[in-house]
Parts: sequence; C-alpha cells; structure tokens
Amino acid sequence: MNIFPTSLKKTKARVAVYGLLEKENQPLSPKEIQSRLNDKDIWLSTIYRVLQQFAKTKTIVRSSSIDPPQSLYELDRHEHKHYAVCLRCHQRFALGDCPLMDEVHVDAKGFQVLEHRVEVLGLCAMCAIEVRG
Amino acid sequence: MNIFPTSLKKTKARVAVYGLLEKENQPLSPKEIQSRLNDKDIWLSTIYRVLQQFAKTKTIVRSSSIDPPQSLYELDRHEHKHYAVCLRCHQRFALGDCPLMDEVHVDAKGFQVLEHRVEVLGLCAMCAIEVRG
DNA sequence: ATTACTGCAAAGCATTTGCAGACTG
DNA sequence: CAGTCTGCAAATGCTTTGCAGTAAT
Repeated sequence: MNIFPTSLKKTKARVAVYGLLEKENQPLSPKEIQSRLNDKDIWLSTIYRVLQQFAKTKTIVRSSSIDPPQSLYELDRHEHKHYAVCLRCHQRFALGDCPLMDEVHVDAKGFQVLEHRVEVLGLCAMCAIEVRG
Repeated sequence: MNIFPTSLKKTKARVAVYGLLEKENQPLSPKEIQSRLNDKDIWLSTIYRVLQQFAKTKTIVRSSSIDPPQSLYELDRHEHKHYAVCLRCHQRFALGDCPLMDEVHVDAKGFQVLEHRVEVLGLCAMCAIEVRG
C-alpha cells in the first residue's frame, strides 16, 4: 500500500489531496480534485504543484484524456490498472486484468520497455441504450 | 488505402495537409504539420480545422501525448497501429503488432468496446546508453 | 530560524471561435 | 452564384511560473 511521502511536509493542501485520492479509487483531473475538496483556500495552481510533487515521488501516477484534453491523476497502487472510458458520458470503468500480451514487439532494436498505457473506448451499457433510443 | 474525402472541397490547406500526412507515416502535432508545410499563408487555426474535418470523415485518426501535452494526427490506414515512445527523446517507434489480447474484460456489464489505445513507454537504444553514460 | 510551501496574479501553450473576404464546385 | 473555407484576431481552457507572505520542521 501507499504512504504519504516522508520527504514532503504535511501541509493542508497535500494532506487533503492525498486523502481524496486515497478515498476515490479512480483517476481525477486537477479541477475535479479541487471541486471535491470544496475548500476555497486551496488554489488550482497549488493542486497542480502538489500533484507534480506526488508524481515525482511516485506516490501517484499521471495519465491523460483527449477529450477534454487534460491530465488525470490517481494514487499509484502498483496494481497496474487500466480503464474503459465511455465515449458519451466519459465515465471510467476499471479493466479486470491488463489486456496486454506478455511480449510486446517494438520495431526498434534495443528499445527498453518500461511502462505502458492502455485505454479502451466504447459505450457504457446506459449510453449504448440511449444512442440507439 | 485512403482517399481524399469527396465531401470536402479541395483547398490549398486541405490538399497540403493531406499530402503531408500521406508522405509522413507517423503521428504529427498541428505545429509539426505547420512547420513541415512551410507555407506562411496556412495558419495554425486552419490546420486545426482541417484536422478536425478529416477526423470527422474518418480520414485521419487522433491520438495524444502527455508530455508535451498535445494532440497527434495521422492518416487512418485502418492498420490498427500503436507506438512505443522514448521517454527521453520522445521519438516514436511503431509496434510490430497490436499487443492487446483478443478478449478485453471490462468490470462493467454491457460495456460495448469500440476502440482502444495503447502506448508503450521506455527508452530507445540510443537514450538507454546515454542514461547509463 | 530556515526553508519549503501556498495564495494569488499573471503568463504560457494548445486549441477553438468569430467574422469578413476569398475560393471551390 | 451560393455555400464553404480560410486568414487573421481574439478568446478560451489547461497548466505553469513568479513573488511575497505563511507555515512546517
């Protein structure tokens, strides 16, 4: 499991962001984090800085979404998680297992694979119905 | 193979962008496209619009990179292509095959999978050496 | 006390939009 | 000619940065 990084001071903003990410087990954008914290004294720029620091200490991991274009952050549970995203309502659903095959063949000799990102796109059950509707 | 969409007028900007994407067989950002076109009369905003139109007619496909945060576009060759990206020099290398397993298990009943994105991250041979240096 | 941290303002990029003139079919 | 397209300017939205006061160790 994860712990608050010892190299960082325990400030209001960091404790709040850390606590939120611990509770919500899904990737959140800086803005979503801000609105869920519901504390007017924690500014967006601070949240960005806090997220960067956590990312640097490997406490959280960063991913991205195309639409809207933004970064998403979540606690790094070392669980190797991926998500399916509904193209219509943008809800995110965790994948049961990593769908990647064991061997990844890159067309470049000597390429050293360190990590990977997978995103499955489609329609959630609800939206699939509405689209037909 | 791909053809210029018949629903769109053949204008200078569209022909130029299409030709470039056809020649370069890799994802490019709007800015890269602009600088490679080397035509001061084709504005970035036009390139963005052209790319959006091509994307809407399924002529090109859109992806994204986290760092720098931007959209990338390339001709849709219906080839189902993915890339390995070097974390240091940001060069992109095509994957030989799609590394995804045939079955993707989503933790949400009724989720309809339409597409997916895969990105492998690591170090290219050159950078792997330099990092050790 | 020292240094790290944050509120706040402003800048920096990527991307989008409005509009009038130019061009395509 | 009619409708589409684009140059250009300006707005928008996400993210970063600078600085001076505040708080953590």
